[in-house]
Amino acid sequence: MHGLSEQPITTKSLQNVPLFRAGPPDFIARLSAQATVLSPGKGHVLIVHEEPATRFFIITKGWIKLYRETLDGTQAVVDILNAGHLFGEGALFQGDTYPYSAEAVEESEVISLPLSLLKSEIENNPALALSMLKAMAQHRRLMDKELEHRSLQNAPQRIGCFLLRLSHSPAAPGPVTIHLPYDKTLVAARLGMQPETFSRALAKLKIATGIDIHGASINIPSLDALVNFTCAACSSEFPCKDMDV
Amino acid sequence: MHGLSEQPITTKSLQNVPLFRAGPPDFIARLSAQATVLSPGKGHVLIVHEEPATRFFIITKGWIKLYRETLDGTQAVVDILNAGHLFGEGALFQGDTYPYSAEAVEESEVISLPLSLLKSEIENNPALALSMLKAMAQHRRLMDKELEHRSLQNAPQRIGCFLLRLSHSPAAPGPVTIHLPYDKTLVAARLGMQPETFSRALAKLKIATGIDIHGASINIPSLDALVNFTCAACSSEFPCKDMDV
DNA sequence: CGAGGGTTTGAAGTGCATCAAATAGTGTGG
DNA sequence: CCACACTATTTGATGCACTTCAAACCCTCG
Repeated sequence: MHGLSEQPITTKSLQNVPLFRAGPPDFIARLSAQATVLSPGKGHVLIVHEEPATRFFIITKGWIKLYRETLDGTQAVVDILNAGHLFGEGALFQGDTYPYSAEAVEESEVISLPLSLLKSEIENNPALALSMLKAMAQHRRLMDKELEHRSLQNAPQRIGCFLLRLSHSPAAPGPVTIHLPYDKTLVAARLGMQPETFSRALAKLKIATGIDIHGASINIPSLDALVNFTCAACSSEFPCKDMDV
Repeated sequence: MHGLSEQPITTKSLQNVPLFRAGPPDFIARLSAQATVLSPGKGHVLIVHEEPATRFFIITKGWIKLYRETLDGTQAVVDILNAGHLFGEGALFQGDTYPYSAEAVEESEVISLPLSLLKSEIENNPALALSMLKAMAQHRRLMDKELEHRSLQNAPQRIGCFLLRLSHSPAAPGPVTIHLPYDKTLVAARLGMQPETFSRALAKLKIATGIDIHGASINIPSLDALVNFTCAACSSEFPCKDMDV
């Protein structure tokens, strides 16, 4: 790790993390005291899969890619997170090593904190433990769905589902315009497909559902059409309960 | 639900669940008081995906398949569990509905308990909450690996990995003989492939690694050969740390 | 012995990956 | 403001892995 600038801490960022609000009043102050701010540039690796875990991170700016890779360099993208999300906390109660590597996708900013602090706090504060349990339970639901999608949905449908999640749609069936949050190449990786496949699958999706594509911005004239096409191969009905994240 | 016989409760079964041992001394007794024993026959459905969750289960005999399915009946197998494992507890802190359906794969026996009891106990007993956190963290690691495998490993490698998990192998590279725990068709589903694909992929694995197949029993003359072939497309080195379950 | 499910095998089809190359976009220094 | 370099994206051609449909085989169990 190299060339990371340190900056004054924003306690405010910590207050925005729901998990921490479950802690005692002085918890955030104690976190702040041990916090370090990092500003990783594009491609900068923050943690490495299977290395001993000592710190976890909170994203305050930019996008962070979580991934695992084999000896020959092939990688599986676990998730891509932005401001407000935690990562590297997965070693807390199991294994003591990171379950994935993490690198900045673009100029980003993250707060680094010692895992030991969070761990002892959770051990001593039941409310925090419950909050953590809740967070993990939610994460688990998302993983369940992800696994299902990988085996039941085809490429165009996975993209459709991704768009639907971005649309934050209410019940309103009307037209919506959304922006891809990062490179199409990355979206492809996030969805477990090659960039070329993504490109072609998006074209298919366009034909099938009438969406309009202008670079990174996509207009959905009919949510219904998109839902029909996409959610046909999913075990849940559309306004998916646990769509967030 | 129909035709389930009730039987005297074995408190002993509950004592064998690590999670419960973290509770207070009288916890198991209180669980027993509310427990019901079910003996689902093959194909009997115990819980249904997205229905309100009121009870969770502990398996004491047989095999239970967890799965999700789309409207057209296609199903994605989440996991297949045997004695000692819990299921249906996933709704505890999120959603209040089951995250999957569950059915007995063969004549089985499960203990059913109210979720509310477990929930209130966890809320009032920090040690139990921590134990639960640990269990969830471990589960999460397994899911991470599963997802990675689905995108990086091909069919023969996924089978190889499954065999390696069954072999409970020490460092010893010597020959091992294992038994498939259930139908090949089910193993296929568990690994996310068709029965036909499984059959052909197993044949390929045999050629590539020299394993011997006699029905459900498989002899592995050289673990090394199997590991070489299988773990080439995995992010972890072989004696995988978190191989259990 | 016969019925029915599990398993294998064969023949085709499909979807995605891969390799290769063209095109569009973006940021740079002149 | 332009030309260049570099990256992202698209498009085309081809191959492979897995699926699908169909049928044979095998095995167990009544």
